[in-house]
Amino acid sequence: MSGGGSPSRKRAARARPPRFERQLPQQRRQALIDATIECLKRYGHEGLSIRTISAQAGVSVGLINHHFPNKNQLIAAAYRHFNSELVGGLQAAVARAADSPRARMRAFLEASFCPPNLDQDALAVWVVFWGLYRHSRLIQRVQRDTYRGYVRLLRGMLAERLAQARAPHPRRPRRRARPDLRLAAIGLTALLDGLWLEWCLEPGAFRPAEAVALCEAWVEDLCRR
Amino acid sequence: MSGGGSPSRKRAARARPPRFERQLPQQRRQALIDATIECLKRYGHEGLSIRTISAQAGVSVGLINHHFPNKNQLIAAAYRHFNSELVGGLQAAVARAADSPRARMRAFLEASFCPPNLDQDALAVWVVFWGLYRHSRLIQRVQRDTYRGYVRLLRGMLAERLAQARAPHPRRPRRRARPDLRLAAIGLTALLDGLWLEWCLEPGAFRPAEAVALCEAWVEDLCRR
DNA sequence: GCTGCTGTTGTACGATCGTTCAACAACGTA
DNA sequence: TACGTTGTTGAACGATCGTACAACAGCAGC
Repeated sequence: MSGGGSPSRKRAARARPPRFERQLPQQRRQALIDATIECLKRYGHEGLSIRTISAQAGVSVGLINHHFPNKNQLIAAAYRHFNSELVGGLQAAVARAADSPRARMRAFLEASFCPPNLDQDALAVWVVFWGLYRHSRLIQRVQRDTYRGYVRLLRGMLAERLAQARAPHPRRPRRRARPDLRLAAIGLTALLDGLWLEWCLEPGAFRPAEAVALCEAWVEDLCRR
Repeated sequence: MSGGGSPSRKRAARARPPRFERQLPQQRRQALIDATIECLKRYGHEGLSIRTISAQAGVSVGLINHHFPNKNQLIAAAYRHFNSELVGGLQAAVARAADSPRARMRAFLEASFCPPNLDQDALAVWVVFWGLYRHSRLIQRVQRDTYRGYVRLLRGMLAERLAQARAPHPRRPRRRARPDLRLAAIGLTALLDGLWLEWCLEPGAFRPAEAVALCEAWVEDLCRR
């Protein structure tokens, strides 16, 4: 059976393509994170299994536990990446905009209601993460770490927008106390998130531009008070 | 071993309490639905297992499949019940309120931002259901069936509220087109849902009364336009 | 070409999942 | 009191889950 064919077998063995490709841990970790998010988009919560994710990444089942101590750590890392992608994208959009507070706010809103952020898949991913939030300390920690950047960005824009609205008439006495910036930021965040959610559950109900208009009208009303 | 003790054993058997209590299918179904929601509140998505739910309901594992064809049908029934509880509670709160549109709207908002609706647990339940939405036709059908009642209630109140706001000056020409009722309802719904969500993720960030105030201010601004 | 390290594979394990089903038993009925 | 209906039980099944681990193999360094 194992006769004298060994030279030819060695040649064949030398000619065959490598069965896998070694990668740096950092690259492989990122690929696994990307696969996790892709599985969430495709299959929802049921996509969060080691076998589904590893198949999506094109690796074997054992590799995940080589790069991550357990599944929850991978999910938390994916959540961290997903959060930072959102915040980073919004920050970049604001940085590209003109220097007026109104233009910056508009750029922020339009980026919020455009792909990839407004993607139905992406919002489904958020919902799954939120569903994990209450029972996973890892997710809670990621939320705490990354949410600050988002709040700071939104709140900063809102502050300069409100300041500009009162600037043209510095002598005119204010008829009311200045709007509570904290509450204003909370309200705008809620309006944004709520419109996200609504559009995800029923994408035909309204167009993205209408969502932007609603948010801008809200800010306008806030300035007018 | 199995000697002559059978009379006493029969007496003991007659004295023992019944091992279970038969119930009407309708009652048992409701108990299983309640147990499902309770498990969702306690354990999140992981609480959605046959064994967890049956233990919560105090029945055996096999009973669920006697009253429901499969797990998804039970979950869909729980979602339907959860939806109708919310809509019914809000409708009742509105019905109890004074007859002025403003009072009715206020009652609606206060009921929305009070227990049991604003409960952290309840909002966590919603998030899990939303996570199932995209990949379950049953959940989608329930959403479609029950959401209409909610939209109709909110939209009706908004309509009468806007009509009242313009009523005191019937002769005064409108300076702008009447606000788009469809968009107004979308915006108010988004603000409501977003504040729900925000309060759930960070209950210390603001008080429920502030959420009511934000929504009322939004409606006020809408009337003033 | 050989060696060493380490990224990678894939089987195996125990736990848990949803579902089935034969047997049991509570309780209305005659 | 005996019977029949049917709500209820709980063991069992196959599938799939997350994880562990020994063996393999790609690739850099000598």
